[in-house]
Amino acid sequence: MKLTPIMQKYILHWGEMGTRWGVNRTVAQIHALLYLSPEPLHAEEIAETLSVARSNVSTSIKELQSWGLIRVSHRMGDRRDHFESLKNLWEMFSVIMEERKRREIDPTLTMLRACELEGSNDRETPKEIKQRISDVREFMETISTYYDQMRQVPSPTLIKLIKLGSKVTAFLGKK
Amino acid sequence: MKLTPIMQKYILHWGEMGTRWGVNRTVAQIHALLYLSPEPLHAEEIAETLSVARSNVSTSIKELQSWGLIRVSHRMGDRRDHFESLKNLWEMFSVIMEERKRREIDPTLTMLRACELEGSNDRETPKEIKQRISDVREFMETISTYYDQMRQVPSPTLIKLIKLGSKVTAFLGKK
DNA sequence: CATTCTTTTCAGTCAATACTGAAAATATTG
DNA sequence: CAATATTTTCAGTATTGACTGAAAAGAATG
Repeated sequence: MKLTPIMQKYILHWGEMGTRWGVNRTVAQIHALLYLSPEPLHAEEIAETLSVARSNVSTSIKELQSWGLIRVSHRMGDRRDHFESLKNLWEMFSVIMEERKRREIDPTLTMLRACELEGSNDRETPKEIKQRISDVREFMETISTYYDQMRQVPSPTLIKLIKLGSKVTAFLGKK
Repeated sequence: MKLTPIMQKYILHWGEMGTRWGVNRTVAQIHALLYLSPEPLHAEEIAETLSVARSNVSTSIKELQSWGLIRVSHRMGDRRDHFESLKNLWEMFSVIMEERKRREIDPTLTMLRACELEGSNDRETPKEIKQRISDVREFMETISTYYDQMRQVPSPTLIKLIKLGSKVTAFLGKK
């Protein structure tokens, strides 16, 4: 696929940001490319367009699929897998939130619960410190619910609610 | 500072997760240590407790300060800087949200606006693709407002609102 | 079932980033 | 201002993770 300068700029930037968002450059670039592309692309074409190894595309595609951000599709008379990105941005956001929670929050909650459990028959650790750990556990559980809610509530509605909420609390006097 | 097994577990895990959250291991470990510690610690003590180089602590401390997550304090008759972490988790969350926005969202918005601008006198890029870029720009602006709101609304209130919101929309019939 | 097409795997290389230790800079004390 | 304490910088090294190319595995075709 031929990239115009604007498309290049978009894709390269997405790649750079990807590293900050916790995915590697190629994965983010492929995602950007598929998001922009009007038609599904096959791996070979992706590799050529982005000048990366075919094998690298294969791995990155797997990664994007594990996030649920891209889908396979096929064309008549063409055996190759073609890939297309979700195009709905709210859906994309929801998928990413869920996955981030699963990768970033859930394992920590598990660890925190384990710490609390061990804490019950440990005389070494000061109560104060155990309390801090419990605070974090409680906090992360709340955040976790939060993530779920953000995905479930139809999102434009959610935005309105939040804006409304901030007005309400402003009115009631900031606390 | 002597670490009990529970504290070790907590700190080591935090360090591992840090890498997923976009900060390096040492930075995350120091933050965890300071969060747990009942008193402010000086750099030397941090280095010993975590078995890392003194210089590494220096760099990491700077990083944590740039996030606004730790503060310097002093003790009578001790020239060394001591450091303590924010202890209020909502405040910590708010600080992190703001910084993430600044680092992850703002630069992308700048790039997207630049793409739109260039797009206005570019006949090469199909309209459809330009539209996609504009969609992302609009979306990220919304998300950005969203971040701001989340920080401004007193957070326990926010949670209630969101939970309430999801009930309301459920009642009105999911859309 | 041999051939061709396509995808995946993997050992080795490369690049980015974290970390160390020593030296330099800065600050405090008498 | 010399001596000491403390922090920062930085060149070099180590570690981690990304990427490549070649080979293997898997699928479809005639």
